[in-house]
Amino acid sequence: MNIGEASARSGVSAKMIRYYESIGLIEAPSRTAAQYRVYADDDVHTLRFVRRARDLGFSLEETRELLALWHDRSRASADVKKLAMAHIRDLEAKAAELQAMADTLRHLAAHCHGDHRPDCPILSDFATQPLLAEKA
Amino acid sequence: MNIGEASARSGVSAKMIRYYESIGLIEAPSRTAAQYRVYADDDVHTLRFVRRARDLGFSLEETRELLALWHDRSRASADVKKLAMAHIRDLEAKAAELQAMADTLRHLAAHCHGDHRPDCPILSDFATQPLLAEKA
DNA sequence: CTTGACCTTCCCATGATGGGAAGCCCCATA
DNA sequence: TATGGGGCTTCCCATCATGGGAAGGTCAAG
Repeated sequence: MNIGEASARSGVSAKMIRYYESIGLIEAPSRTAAQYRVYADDDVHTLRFVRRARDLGFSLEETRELLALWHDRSRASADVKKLAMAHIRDLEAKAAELQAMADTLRHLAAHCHGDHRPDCPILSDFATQPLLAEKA
Repeated sequence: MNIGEASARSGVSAKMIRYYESIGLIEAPSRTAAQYRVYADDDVHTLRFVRRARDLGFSLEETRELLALWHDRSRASADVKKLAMAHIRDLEAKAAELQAMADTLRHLAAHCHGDHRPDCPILSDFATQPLLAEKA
């Protein structure tokens, strides 16, 4: 099948399929005489794997590791779980960070009348708050 | 004061201060004969405002709007609150999305033995799950 | 006067993705 | 058989916010 069909079947855009190939995330498929890429069902399988990993927030480099683990039948499930757990911690840390920002803003907004008057503690806070701790 | 001191006092890197100037987020300061940028206390005040907005997850374009609101003494606090509330919704939606990813992974990981054996439902799921709904 | 810290501009890189141009290929229909 | 339209190819550019680093000018202390 051509790249268009592989894209439709895997949910990965043709643009991204070519990109993943260019960075060596997936293997280069064979080509027709006219240089058209030709994919097999197995390739769609792999693309879906990548798509799923991306949907779950893994970076392309992490996805690369997952693919390697997937192809390595001798690796222990502990290796996979370790990577997954580390990623879960990352995701939850980021979620908590966003929620903390929202909480801070919500707190400020609670003290803003939100009427026709110009006074608003949200902006005054922005202008005067001491710096937050530097990000690591 | 020079850009280095303005940077130290505001918590915004010199690199970013120049960038913010280049995109018109902040005004171009006056210069010495040697083309060194010269900042006043008020500029540091503005930079801190920007820093705080960024820390709270506002994009540079949103920060631009906030700066305009800050400088506009005739605007109603409702305008500010409206922007803030919209941003809070964005932040909470993103936080929830990340948490949902983490939950999904945690669920998968719970069924992975995590021992020396190779079987791991995490990766098998990746390879076989139907596509998630397309993102908006 | 030298040295070192600071400033200037300019270009490049990141991560993941999309947009679009120019040009070739393939198939169906008139 | 010719033509048209859609799909394929490569290549370059844009996004968002930030940092790295080179090459060169400047300033202040010793």
